[in-house]
Amino acid sequence: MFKSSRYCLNSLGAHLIIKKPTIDDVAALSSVGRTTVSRVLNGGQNVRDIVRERVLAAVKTLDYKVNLQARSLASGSNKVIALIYSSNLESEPNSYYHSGLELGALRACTDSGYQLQTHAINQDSADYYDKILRIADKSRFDGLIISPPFCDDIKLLNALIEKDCPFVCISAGNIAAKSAHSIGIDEEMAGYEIAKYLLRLGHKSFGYILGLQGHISAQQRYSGYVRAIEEVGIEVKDQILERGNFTFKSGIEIAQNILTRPNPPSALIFANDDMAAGALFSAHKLGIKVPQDLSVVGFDDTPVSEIVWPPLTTVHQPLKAIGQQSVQILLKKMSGINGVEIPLQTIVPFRLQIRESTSGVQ
Amino acid sequence: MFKSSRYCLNSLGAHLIIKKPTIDDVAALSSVGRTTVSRVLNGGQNVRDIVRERVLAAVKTLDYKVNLQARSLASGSNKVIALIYSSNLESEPNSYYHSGLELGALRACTDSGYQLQTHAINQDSADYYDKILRIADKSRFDGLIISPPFCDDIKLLNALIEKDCPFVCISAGNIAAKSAHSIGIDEEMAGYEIAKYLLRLGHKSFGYILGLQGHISAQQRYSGYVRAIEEVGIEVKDQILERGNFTFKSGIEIAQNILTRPNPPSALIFANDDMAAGALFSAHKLGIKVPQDLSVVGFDDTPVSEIVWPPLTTVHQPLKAIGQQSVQILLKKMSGINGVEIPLQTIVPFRLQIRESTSGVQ
DNA sequence: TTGTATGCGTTATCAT
DNA sequence: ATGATAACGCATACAA
Repeated sequence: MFKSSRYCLNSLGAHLIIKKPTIDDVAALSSVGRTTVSRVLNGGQNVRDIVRERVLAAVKTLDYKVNLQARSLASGSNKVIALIYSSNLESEPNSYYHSGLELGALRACTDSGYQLQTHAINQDSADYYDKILRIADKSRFDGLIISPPFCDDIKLLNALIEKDCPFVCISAGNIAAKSAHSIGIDEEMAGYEIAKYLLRLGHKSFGYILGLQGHISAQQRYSGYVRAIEEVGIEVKDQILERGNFTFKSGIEIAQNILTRPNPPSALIFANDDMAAGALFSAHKLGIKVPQDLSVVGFDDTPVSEIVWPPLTTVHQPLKAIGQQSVQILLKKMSGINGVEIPLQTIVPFRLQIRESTSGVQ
Repeated sequence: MFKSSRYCLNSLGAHLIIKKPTIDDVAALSSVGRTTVSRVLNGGQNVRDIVRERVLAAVKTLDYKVNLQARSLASGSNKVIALIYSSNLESEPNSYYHSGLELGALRACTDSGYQLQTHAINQDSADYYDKILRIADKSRFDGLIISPPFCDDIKLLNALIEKDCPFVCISAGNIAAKSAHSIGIDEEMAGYEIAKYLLRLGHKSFGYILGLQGHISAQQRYSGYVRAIEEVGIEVKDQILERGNFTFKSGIEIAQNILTRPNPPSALIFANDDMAAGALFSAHKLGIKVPQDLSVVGFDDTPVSEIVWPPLTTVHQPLKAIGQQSVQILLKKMSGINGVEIPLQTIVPFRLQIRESTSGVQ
């Protein structure tokens, strides 16, 4: 850390030292033992009020601040939780998605006196597994929050478990959710609901655009969609199915491709908002009117869905709340001697957010 | 930190210990002194190759990882730099702006073996000054990167200087830039250029929408605009001037207000892309065609400007490069005994990014 | 209620 | 080239 010039008093009296004051300085100034100062600063039990006030006064006049490094070294706890999210450093994929999560987690951390540490990992890099484990080893934190697609890497999860590293998954897929604590919406149901909505509007031909492989939760949305259309007797194999990478750009390209085919579908369902925004873009380029000629829906309800024209119909996912609750679960998990009481899965409600990118088929 | 079960060898032979291996374990296993292990792990000077290999082998078999807490406690350096940015926790204002900065800074940190620590501070909160100073005191980092509007708080900057906390400002305003290291584009010139461009297209009536107060660099863009239009004899006082808060929503409201007045201007200039995107939204709602009936320009060239329809003409600011260079400057500043050689201001080039939201006036 | 002594894991100093 | 030993700043048994 940077050296801070500060005037300290040592036991011999006023003295100039170019250092931050330590707990011993406070102890000396308030004429108590080091332990008492520590007591006052932490729990605060078993200290006479007079003494406490003296210590607090010394803290104030010296402008003393605990050295967190030293504290964690001595106590074995750091008061920091880490959040791992995917990013490829070249683009800002899903920037708003992560912002929501991070903001929520940050708030919960602040409330509990924890720091939040974020790590962006390139999901395309072959060694992301090693990178994450290295972070778990080197960067000292008390608990870990893992978002897709890393939370679906069972091998990674098991390695973390073996290390006794407490973690919680955000939107873990059905496999990971069986063995790890996770929080998220009912993805399958969300996919089902949005398809149902489109069906109610009279749509019969669909294009479904998946996200990056490995994002199991996104895959489950697709399962829900399949269930819904099969329910009304529509053949899944007759519908268009493509895979994007969650970026706006991939949405543009895929939509362009689909919409220039002979008999394009009347509704396009995207695994996230960014790709759906890309479809809107392509529709504009091609002179296709949304929602008159084409209905488009996204997923997540990130700010993007309100920024585009027309505003996007999507599935609202309470990202901030998810981020917030994820640290609460983590904290509980870390403190709990008997981790039995915490449910493995926490399901938060989603909501169909109907805007102007969808309408009945002509 | 979480406790990691691990098998360690102590000097008496194979032994089961529920702890991470320490430097002493490595020393014991490789039959050298603790200091030698430290040497190998760090600089690596003055160690025989045979010994070095033995140590490295021990490190590998024990899966030893340095305890960063202990290292920084002993060395006084943490190898982490912090980035402070504004956020109000309720919305995701300028999310892409910060992502760009963060991604660039992260890359530079990674390259230099540093960690990046980010702190979101609510710029609306009255005590953000105290909050930042508290972060500087408690959270141990070696250097600080400050983005607007905090980098324009001279009082804050001075407090940091007094603490001997090395920092560098992103897009500092002209006042702060005089006394602190900063990096950014020539804001005044950028404002001048975009106004010039609009002028060349034949526009004669403008609406300029400022950002949040306190963002001096954004204010300088306005000065550039003023210079440009005065140059051709257009009266500034006849032009519309409003103030937004950088959010999409404020852009919607302000544009709605301006565009429903009797004689709306033919061109709208916004202090950032998000607000300009809001104007596009309002124009759609009002049935005003962009760019045929109205030209709209933004600032920054964040991904938002490509997502909206029509794509936004804006001023490209190399945010990632700025983030990257900011840590390089900081690192240089921290290492340099004689900080004389680093220029106080680093100006990076901007670029007019012409897209489809602007055209000649009818 | 308060203080003493020891340990946390590493780097730095100074011998050898 | 290598190794004792002393910090680093704090928490925590344990003693008083």
